[in-house]
Amino acid sequence: MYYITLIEFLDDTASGPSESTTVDTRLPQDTIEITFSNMPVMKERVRGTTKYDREAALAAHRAHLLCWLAYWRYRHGHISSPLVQASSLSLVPLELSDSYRRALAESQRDANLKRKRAADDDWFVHWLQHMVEWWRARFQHVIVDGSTDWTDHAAPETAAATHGLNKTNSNRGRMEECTRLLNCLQQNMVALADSTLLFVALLRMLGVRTRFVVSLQPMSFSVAATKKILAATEMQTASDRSQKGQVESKPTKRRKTNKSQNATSTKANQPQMAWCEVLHPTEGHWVAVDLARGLVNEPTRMEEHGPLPYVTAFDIGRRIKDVSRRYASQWAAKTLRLRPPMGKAGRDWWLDTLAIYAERDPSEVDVREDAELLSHELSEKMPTTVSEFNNHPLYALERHLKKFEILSPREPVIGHIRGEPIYPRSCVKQLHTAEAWLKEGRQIKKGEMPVKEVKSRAVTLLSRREQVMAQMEGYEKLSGLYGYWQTEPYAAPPVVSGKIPKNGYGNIDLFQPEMLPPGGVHLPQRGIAKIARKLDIDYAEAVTGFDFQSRHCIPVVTGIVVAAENEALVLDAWRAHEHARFEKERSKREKAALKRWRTLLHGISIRDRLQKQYGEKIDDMSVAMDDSGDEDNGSGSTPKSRSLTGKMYATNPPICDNSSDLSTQIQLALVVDL
DNA sequence: GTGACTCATGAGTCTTTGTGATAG
DNA sequence: ACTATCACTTTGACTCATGAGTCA
Repeated sequence: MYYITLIEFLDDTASGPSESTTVDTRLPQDTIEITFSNMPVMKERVRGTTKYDREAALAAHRAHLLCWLAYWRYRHGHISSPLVQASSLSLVPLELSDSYRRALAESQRDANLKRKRAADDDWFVHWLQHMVEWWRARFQHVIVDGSTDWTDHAAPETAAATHGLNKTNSNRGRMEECTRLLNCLQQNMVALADSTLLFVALLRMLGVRTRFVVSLQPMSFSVAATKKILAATEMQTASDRSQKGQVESKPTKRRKTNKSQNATSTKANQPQMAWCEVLHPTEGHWVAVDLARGLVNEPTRMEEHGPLPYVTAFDIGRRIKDVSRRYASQWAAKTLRLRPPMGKAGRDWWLDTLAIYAERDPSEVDVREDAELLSHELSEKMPTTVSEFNNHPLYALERHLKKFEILSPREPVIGHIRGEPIYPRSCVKQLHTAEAWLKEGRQIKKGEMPVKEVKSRAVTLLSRREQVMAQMEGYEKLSGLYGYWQTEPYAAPPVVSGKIPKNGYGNIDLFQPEMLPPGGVHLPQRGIAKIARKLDIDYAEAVTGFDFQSRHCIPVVTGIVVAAENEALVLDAWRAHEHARFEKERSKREKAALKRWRTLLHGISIRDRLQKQYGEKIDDMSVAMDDSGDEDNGSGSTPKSRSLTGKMYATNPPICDNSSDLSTQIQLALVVDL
């Protein structure tokens, strides 16, 4: 025997000249040593994104989003405390609260005058501006935890600990949080989130419907982004660990991060901005109020610090609403793409999640707001790059059309990008082959020609053969595609005097229930075709789909179609046949059971006779036989039982000591078995 | 820094009606 | 003689989305 040792050498350029190195000096004498020089170093193949990676990133994104939602819902809940509301109201200067009441009364008195006023002259916006000025003069917004100048956007778990979310006694935590908010009112410097929450409480006390609005910024659902965050976190953890090990006692300084790390952290953890929305008491629309910058009614400026994919408004009660569209300048082209794509059924997970917090009985204000958000979405400005047009819900470019799509009609052209015409998305139509339409219960109208031809796929042996033949003859086999407007509901030829219309294969297409011919009835029962054949009734096997096996397309047959007048006859015969079949099977089982019991009884009587005749001698013999048998099969059943009754005992061994008891048990067992 | 483009990869979609041997 | 079942070549070619890299 020879031992072969493979010794790898590093690349010459990397590790200098090749040098043999003995791996194990204790190798046997007859060793063959094979040396590879300049062995190419195989580059590790970059692993692509797997389904698991995507699902994990999506789950993390959703979980993170839900954590933020729960966190802000919890904090928003505290401003409904009467103590917090009363304390915040006590701060308002009398002239501000009075001016609101006066202006409101005046505007309600003179509704016509109100309509004539320009937006700049809006009394409510003016009043809000005064309120914001006063508030900003009263409180100074501070940076919390050195994280941002917007709000304390620490991770939910850290923030939860800070605000008492993890208290075992929730009431105690709530009390502490309320006390903390009350303390904020006594101070001049507060965090922006606290300031906004208190401002919301104050306006509500003045009788103005106000929402607390926050831009939730969860981690990205993109796999690449998630991997970057994980890598950055690992690096940070390792760095923290090494620092901790080296200088345990030194006060920690802010770590200097490199450029890439900074970029990652910024992208992964955008600041969570907080502001409020105030309902205009006479106009009925929502006015955005940003305390941080003193902005009133300037929703477009909220996006200046980056896109806002999840702008969530917390209203009185438990109502929560997604109002992102109000603040997105390019909702479909940019902002919406920061959310995971919708499911196959077109369901939006986030909107479904918020549905439980929606107003059950929408008011006029809610209906108006929905209409306004939709109109804002539809009037979105056109994208400026080619890639933004891809899968855009409003616009389309011809280059992004899919194989089974077409532009119809090719007008109107609503613009150009790099010389390419831009069409409304409504011009993009889905196409199918005639067979695919038939599967949906539609047929091509007479005289319609395919609007597009695509290279057909050769799946079955037959189609593959046809494709090869076509290639040899110098042309390509194409499939014609048709649009919905070229189709009509499938009209099956009717059943005439009991004759079922059949296709070229001798059966009937029944991909949809509507494809049933008039005068026909579908009987999906298994084995019913045989009955119809015996009765000499005309029928056709119903093809409900196709199965693909071993490069063959196999039609899936589900029962038959017969004339309606024959339905009862066929069904009665089928029921009679099924009954007879059941009885036959029962009789067969009964016979088999009786046969096995007969064998058992016969065996027992032989055993009894031998016992009486030879006494203990037979026991010794059987024990000896069983011992040898054990080695053969090694099963756990009782050796004595097996030697007498074989298979029967293995499944149902009767326990008995004398023959009279045994016969009683057998009689009982027979009754049960039958 | 941004967008267009190319390439690699993995997941999902589309395809769309046998035949001969053998056992019962 | 007729009927049911099974194995064959134990789908696979293609589209699309996504991410990485390069270039202008």
